[in-house]
Amino acid sequence: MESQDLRKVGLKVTLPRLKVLEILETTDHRHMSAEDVYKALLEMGEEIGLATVYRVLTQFEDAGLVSRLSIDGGHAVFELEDGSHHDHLLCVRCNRIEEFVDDVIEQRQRAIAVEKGFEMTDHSLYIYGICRHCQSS
Amino acid sequence: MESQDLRKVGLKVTLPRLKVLEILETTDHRHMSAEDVYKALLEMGEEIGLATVYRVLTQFEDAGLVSRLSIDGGHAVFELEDGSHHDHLLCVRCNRIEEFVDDVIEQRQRAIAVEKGFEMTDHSLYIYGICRHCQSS
DNA sequence: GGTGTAAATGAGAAAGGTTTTCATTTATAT
DNA sequence: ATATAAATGAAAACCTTTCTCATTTACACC
Ligand SMILES: [Mn+2]
Ligand SMILES: [Mn+2]
Ligand SMILES: [Zn+2]
Ligand SMILES: [Zn+2]
Repeated sequence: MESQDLRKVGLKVTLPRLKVLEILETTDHRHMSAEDVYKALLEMGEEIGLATVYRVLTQFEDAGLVSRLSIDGGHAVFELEDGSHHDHLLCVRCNRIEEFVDDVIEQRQRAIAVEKGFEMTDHSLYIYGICRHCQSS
Repeated sequence: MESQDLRKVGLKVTLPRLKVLEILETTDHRHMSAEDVYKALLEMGEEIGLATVYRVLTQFEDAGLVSRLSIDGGHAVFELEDGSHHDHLLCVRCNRIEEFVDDVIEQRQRAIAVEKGFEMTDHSLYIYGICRHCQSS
């Protein structure tokens, strides 16, 4: 019952919010742009404005339900937050996104912040390349 | 004599190009947005259009004279290319930018790409935090 | 030093993703 | 059922960056 998820984070239960959540939970593209979500809603027969999709995604982000990737010079993509931090590999040919976790990198980042006198609040790491699938074509 | 630098990379020697180069070489803000460069030119008395600044910076980037950072969801910043790769720490309070090099991270990134079957072409890493200066205030 | 031609420039329009505005509709507390 | 604060849709605005196109300029050649 997602209604409770929404109430828990102080958001009223509305159709746009439920539907956006549903899209994110049932898609097989874990990483979606606002436009992707908007189109998926249309295909589902829900006429929800793009501005609302942006608003809802941003609220979900603030609420910690969703996280946002800001990809190099383009549009943002969103994914359901699963509580576990990870970083991303992006295929520059087909835009495929893969995920990884590397504790060595995570630890080095913290060490660098300390060295430089920074109180680290966040980091972003993207590895760009050509995916296996695109190499053979 | 910067004229030679320009000719060397196949660019005609023009006033906008010389002046943009001069700004980048003499500023004490190593990392500047196109707007920053534009304003610096104005203060210098040079009326060079913003579109030209963007064009010139992009050409310099293509020529390898300058590199571009694409910071999280905002405007790009440029810096003179010095031949050595480095990554960045960004202060979320004052926007200060510091640089670092970490061979362990560089190597782990390559290893991850291999593991995932990616032919790595590039990567981007930003550590966000509160700088020393901003912590005490 | 002139001349021709391709390249560069400036001004403004356009692009593309995202946010804001504001009138209308809706959720929810009472 | 009612009141009220919040949410929505549609369109306009925003912001950075790129493009268009008329005009100017750099530079190869005579
Ligand atoms: Mn992810
Ligand atoms: Mn730098
Ligand atoms: Zn691919
Ligand atoms: Zn700071």
